[in-house]
Amino acid sequence: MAADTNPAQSTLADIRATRLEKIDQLQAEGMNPYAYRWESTHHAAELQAKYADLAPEAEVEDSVAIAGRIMARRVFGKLAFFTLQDESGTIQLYFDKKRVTAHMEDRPNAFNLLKKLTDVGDIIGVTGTIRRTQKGELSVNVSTYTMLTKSLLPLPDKWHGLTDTEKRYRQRYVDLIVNPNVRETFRRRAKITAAIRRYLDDHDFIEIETPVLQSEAGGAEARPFITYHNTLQMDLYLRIATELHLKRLIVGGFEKVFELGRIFRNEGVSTRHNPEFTSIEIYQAYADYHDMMALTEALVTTAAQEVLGTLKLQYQGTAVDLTPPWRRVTMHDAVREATGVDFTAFEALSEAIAAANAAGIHVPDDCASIGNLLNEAFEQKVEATLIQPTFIIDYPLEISPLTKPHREKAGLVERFELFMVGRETANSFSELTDPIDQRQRLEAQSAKKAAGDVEAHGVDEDFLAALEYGMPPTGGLGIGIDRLVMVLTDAPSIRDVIAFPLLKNTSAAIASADYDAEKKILKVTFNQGSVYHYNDVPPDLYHALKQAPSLGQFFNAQIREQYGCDRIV
RNA sequence: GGGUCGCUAGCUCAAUGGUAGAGUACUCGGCUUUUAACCGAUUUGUUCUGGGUUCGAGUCCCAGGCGACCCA
Repeated sequence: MAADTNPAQSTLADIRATRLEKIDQLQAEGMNPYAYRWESTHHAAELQAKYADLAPEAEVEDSVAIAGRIMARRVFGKLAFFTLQDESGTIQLYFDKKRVTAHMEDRPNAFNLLKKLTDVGDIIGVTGTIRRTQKGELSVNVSTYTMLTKSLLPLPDKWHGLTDTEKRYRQRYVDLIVNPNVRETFRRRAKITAAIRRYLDDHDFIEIETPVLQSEAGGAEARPFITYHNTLQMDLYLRIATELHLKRLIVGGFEKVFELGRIFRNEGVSTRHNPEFTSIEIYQAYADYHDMMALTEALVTTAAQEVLGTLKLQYQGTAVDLTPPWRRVTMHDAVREATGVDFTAFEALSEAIAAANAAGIHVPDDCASIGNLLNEAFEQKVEATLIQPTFIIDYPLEISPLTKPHREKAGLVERFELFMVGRETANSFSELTDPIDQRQRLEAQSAKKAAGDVEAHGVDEDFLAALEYGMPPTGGLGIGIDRLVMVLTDAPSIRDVIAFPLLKNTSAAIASADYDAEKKILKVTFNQGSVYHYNDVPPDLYHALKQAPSLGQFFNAQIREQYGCDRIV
């Protein structure tokens, strides 16, 4: 069907069909709608900077080549203006029919093809010279153009863009095309991690990659993802921390190691949590947690200077000053300041609970110790108030199983956490190096696991063996990269700094359900093609399913969770 | 897990329980200085899904899905 006999079109399917038709026409003209290569001389932002002082209607004969996506078209009879966007920014393309025709000699209808066969969203390359138009817009005065990639799907509204959060996350590529600030966020994220790595490299730290798949999850209290290795026939856990392996490297003789990488925790999703997130853990032999405080200040300020050029920033309307040194407060003092309760004064847990209740602190039913209650009080009454960067130091031993006892304060450990904008952003200790003490603490954890705590883990015997060979005194530091990036990019949600955040699948609709009465197997075929067998489903339930007004809802409510299943296809 | 809000054309959004609309995009026509180009014309729907109430449901009720925010 030729374009001029097409009926009026506007549904998505029609738009796509029209563009497929344009692909045929491009090919008929000998133009490849999916080109192989293009060589540019500049990016848009470079040209904007280089010719910033060019006067309106002035033209220079410098020839340039540039490529990008067509974001807007303003087409006249013998003249056309396109807005071209590349990674760096945008520049206007000025197409004059006479000029294009003169330069593309082998294609006398080049200008008409441009008008007919290009759309907003297409990726093209052009050559030409630089001029500023009468209206003052810096432009490439195009000599030749080349279709590089034909786009089939329409972009969101040119003015309102894409605002639907769900679509922005599910189709981040569209978000990136139309929302330049989103591109900027991820550019900054890359600069932050690069700056951190550069700093560490400059200070003789080396990055060593440790296993993601582990036979025992450890190094933190968190619920792990479990997977299965078929040929080895073993359960494996996705790591919840890099701690225990990096410490093995310290035992092995490396003195400064780190790993910046992905951590997986089988937990909920919120503005501050994604089930996979990025941390950096750093270990330095012969150092303690005071050294780690200095390192934390150095890393965060280096990253901030890199992306912001300043240590004074705004986060969601609140001023934050990263100028070191940052405030250092013990957890006891912080809680005393906020609640008036001095948790160092108690001998018995019952006294502490009474005081906590009187101070309006919610006491959890399973509160096991004064230290736990102190931490509870901190989380409830202090954490959210710590807007400026603050080191909370000297934690209770019972919530810090990998940390060396405090050299002066009984019952406490040498640990700090960094808080900014009301959130935990880093965690650090003088690492526990005593293998006997470490064994006792891990066995206590293991007992909690046996008692049903899904966030506790078994004893990592190999890690203990490593400690028995002897680990030098060591300072360790972990920083939540996503949360740091949030602060430095003014992002309200962790999803704004993760390119492809985890979202729930829209559940697949059921295409059909069959029943094997003899084996009591319900065979369910879903629309996306997968087939599951649900075992031991009673016949009555199948009949009820068949008669239910909604197959899917009955299935979800009565069968999906209640019966075991095998995936067949 | 609980609460609040949202889901309507590709996108951004309207629509007292009474004919599903606008802008933009798309298609066609016009135009040599536009930049949210302009002018004219045509067209665009599983109103998230399934039930229910009703003469009649985008709207009311029930259940479910997905998302956002808050709380635990």
